[in-house]
Amino acid sequence: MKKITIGEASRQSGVKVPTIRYYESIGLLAEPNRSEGNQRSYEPSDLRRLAFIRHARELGFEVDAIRALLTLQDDPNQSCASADAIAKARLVEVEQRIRSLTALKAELETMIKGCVHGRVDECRVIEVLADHGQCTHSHH
Amino acid sequence: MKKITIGEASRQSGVKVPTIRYYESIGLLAEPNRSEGNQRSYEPSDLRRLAFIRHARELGFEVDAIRALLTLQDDPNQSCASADAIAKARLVEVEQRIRSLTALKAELETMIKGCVHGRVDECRVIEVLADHGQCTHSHH
DNA sequence: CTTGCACCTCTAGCCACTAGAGGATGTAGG
DNA sequence: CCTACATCCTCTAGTGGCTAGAGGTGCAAG
Repeated sequence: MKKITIGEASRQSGVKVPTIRYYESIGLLAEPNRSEGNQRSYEPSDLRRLAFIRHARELGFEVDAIRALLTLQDDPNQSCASADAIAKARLVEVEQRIRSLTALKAELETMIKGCVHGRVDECRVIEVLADHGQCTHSHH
Repeated sequence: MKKITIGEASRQSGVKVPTIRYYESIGLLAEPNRSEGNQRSYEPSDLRRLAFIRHARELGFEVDAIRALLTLQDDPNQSCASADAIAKARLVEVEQRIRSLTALKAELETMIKGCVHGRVDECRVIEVLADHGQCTHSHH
């Protein structure tokens, strides 16, 4: 029965200590037992949950989506259709984001290519920013 | 001498009214003259500045970067090397973001493809989220 | 002259944390 | 046993870039 402190949990899960406390405060993570001196003491299951949360956050899921996914995970008899829907919605967001960033990249490249390091009043960067009409792509 | 109200400025620039007031409060936009009844009255140059800010925000520049760009714009004799540097830094960010989103997209697609709408305890989505080791791409 | 919209200021809220103050606890060495 | 020091505790406030709402004033049309 080794006790897992919050620092240890942080090291093992890759979630920062204040962030773990934050997740507890918003109810993503259950309140753990406390030591005699009032210090949090975690179980291995908490570490798995933290790893799950961290991974989902890295994949860009919002806290509310993660909350839904965790609820599903807690009841393995449920159909996973909701999990599937959440992931699909996220995929759509990501695809949209990639499209607009790609257009943006082209825009920035045009801007930078046009810049010949002259004075500001003939700077392509400033000029393009000042006038959306000069954009070659219509996206944003 | 037609007076440009904040609502008119908003319509013409595409920046929302409270956002215009916000930009004034953080010093991105100069305090405009006021009418007798204490209402803001803008000049055409303010509209251009607002359009510039809006466009830059759409291109994902942070307010601090925009502040720097605006300072440059205000002094057209300066070299535009700084503007160029700001745009290049932004380009690097955007490229990085596209790379990681693309990897993420692949991850989500794998997750979703594996999901056969069974019960949660055999759900690929939940499973992959619970175990980073199952990720096929190393990025996040 | 009244209706109703647009304007004003101010405060608080959003998300997901992060930073810092000020104090208690736990542990390793002497 | 004492001390030093890391780690822990709670609490409040701050981040960025707005957005929402309360409670009040200005202004133009009918």
